[in-house]
Amino acid sequence: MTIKDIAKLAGVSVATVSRVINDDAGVAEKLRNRVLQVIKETNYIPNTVGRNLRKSKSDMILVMLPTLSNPFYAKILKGIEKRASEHDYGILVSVTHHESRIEKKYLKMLQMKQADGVISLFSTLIAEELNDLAGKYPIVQCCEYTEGAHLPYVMIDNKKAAYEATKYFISSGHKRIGMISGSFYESSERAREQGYKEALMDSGLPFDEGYIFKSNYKPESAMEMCRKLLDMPEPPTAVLTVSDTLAIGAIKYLKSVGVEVGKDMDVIGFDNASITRVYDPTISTVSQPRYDLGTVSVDLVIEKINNLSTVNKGIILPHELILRESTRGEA
Amino acid sequence: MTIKDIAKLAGVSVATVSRVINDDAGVAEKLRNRVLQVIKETNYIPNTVGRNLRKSKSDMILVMLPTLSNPFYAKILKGIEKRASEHDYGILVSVTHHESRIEKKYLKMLQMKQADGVISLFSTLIAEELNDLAGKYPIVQCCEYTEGAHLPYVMIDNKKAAYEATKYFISSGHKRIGMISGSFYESSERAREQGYKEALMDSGLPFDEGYIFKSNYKPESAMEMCRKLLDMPEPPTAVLTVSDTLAIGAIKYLKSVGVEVGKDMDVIGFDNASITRVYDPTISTVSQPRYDLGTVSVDLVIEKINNLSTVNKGIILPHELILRESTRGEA
DNA sequence: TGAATCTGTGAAATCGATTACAAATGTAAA
DNA sequence: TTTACATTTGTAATCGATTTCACAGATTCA
Repeated sequence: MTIKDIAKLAGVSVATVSRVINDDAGVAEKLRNRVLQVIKETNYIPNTVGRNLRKSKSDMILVMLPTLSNPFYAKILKGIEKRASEHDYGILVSVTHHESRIEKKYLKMLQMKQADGVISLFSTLIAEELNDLAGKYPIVQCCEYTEGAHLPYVMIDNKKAAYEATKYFISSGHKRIGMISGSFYESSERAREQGYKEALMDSGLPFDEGYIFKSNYKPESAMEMCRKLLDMPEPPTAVLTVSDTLAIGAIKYLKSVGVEVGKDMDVIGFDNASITRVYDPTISTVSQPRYDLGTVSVDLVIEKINNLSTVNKGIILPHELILRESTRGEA
Repeated sequence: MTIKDIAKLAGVSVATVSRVINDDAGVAEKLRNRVLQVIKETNYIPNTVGRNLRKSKSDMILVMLPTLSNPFYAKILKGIEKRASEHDYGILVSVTHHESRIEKKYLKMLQMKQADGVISLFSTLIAEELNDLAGKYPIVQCCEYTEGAHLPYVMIDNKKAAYEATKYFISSGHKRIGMISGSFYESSERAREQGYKEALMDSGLPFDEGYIFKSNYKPESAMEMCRKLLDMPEPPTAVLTVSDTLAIGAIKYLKSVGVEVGKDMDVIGFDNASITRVYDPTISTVSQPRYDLGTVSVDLVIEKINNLSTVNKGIILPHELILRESTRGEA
């Protein structure tokens, strides 16, 4: 069933059918109704591929996730979908597994006009590659930012968030604070390490690089790093981790060696994963406004779709430090 | 940069360029090289939309997930991607949020030839709708099966898995066993409830519908259900849950009222989520062969893509009961 | 009434590829 | 040197839509 068939059945030209489909003004009421009638009877749906080819547009936004194992992205996606559908855009999801080869493959969809824009939750590309692409296509970054890339982005102030978390540790009496970071999500990890560092220094506490351990994002790895922290000559009494999964690993280890979390040792994670509310102890964490991160990303990418040369906005959304059992509270 | 430009630059016809691109035999070595040279110099990539329109094929498989909040699907997707790329198929992911309106929207991609086949991790459609679609397009189900639908599927034997878990409880001395199920994933939930029931009956223990509680999949809801179980006149001494998240909720509640899990009360979950290895206590669970579920799904859908009228295979993969601290062990 | 303007419609070009078919060339056999 | 046949190549149709442009008929204005 193609537009030709409809035209034939309705006794009009394909142009008229197309006009009816696209709500073009200037089709006589009588003909319009006849066509609509035929469309209804035949359950005709215009072919997307044909349309996209002709229009060089797909009304689709591609969302690029680094992984599917992190439920963190679920709510962001909901925000994205909501706002996108308000603007009559559809969503497709692709998963890069942190591989630039895969990321590049999906980005070709832009060139092919299979997607009008991209929301990237994490990019493996270098700034130069991103800048090249962003000059030609609408790409925005969400949650992570690539240093030196000039694209719109939306995220929280990671440095400030880590600063506040660290300050909180300090205000409740901690003098030695460790950090479990990573080396996957460059931009946020660096910013959080920086916030941690500045909080220590602003409080007149010594900053020692050796108190930062890099893990992969597996809890087992955090357990290992936590062991190393405890094995130091002067072990810390509090640990900031760049993700809740890492916080869980750290806590797991601490419990296994009889250290009471929230008393002997405090832990703060990142992202407010749902498990933080049910782990034992419940876990203090920095919450990101996930839904809003999603909706704002869409606003940004649509702005770029409509006019590629608009200035690249960088938007910072507010975070929140949520305190639970894994921190002891003010001293 | 289109095929026409390449043809012009190489001084040949578009047909020849197309032949070179598609590795057709019967292009003289000299011309072929000339064309390849131009293609390399210009970084030309054939336009997917044009090609898809002409070929009525996309070499894409659509993976439909019910949600992004369950990391369970991550490894399945990896299996899917691996096997698909071996067969030169690409993958697109869509998220239905358990809404049939959204699911139907994405299924239109089949009609539009934007995807050659679908792997559905969970369908909200009724058997009749699925049968209609499956008559026209390659659709396979993975992990969940819709009763009455005649499509290929791959999953574990959910009934048997629950049967074995329940039998394990019984063999370690439990006489009253509760279950926390749900009402989202009809087919697996029903099968697991049935397995639970049969295990009780085969062991001469009374089966009481009242020992099965339906939760949504939030841990908080499992806490509530667990409270109800404990409040029963004759509370169970073991609980089987249809997901690890629910197991966590149950355990959380048990700990909060001072019941020692793995001693006073045993718990088994489903899916072997990574958190089960780090929760306190670690959680016994039924593991599904996620990677293989993915690869086999692809095999099935490609078989259907190549020949829609092949018989609909149903494939059962082996599961495994993994015992950890949340179960006390043999009596 | 005739010219000017508006409306509504359809024919045909177009998007970027593939492919059926025809035509041109080359090669081998008679 | 033909003829027959295989090998290469190109022309044009095609996939399913949108859109430009021309034209016919209706309407307005002088």
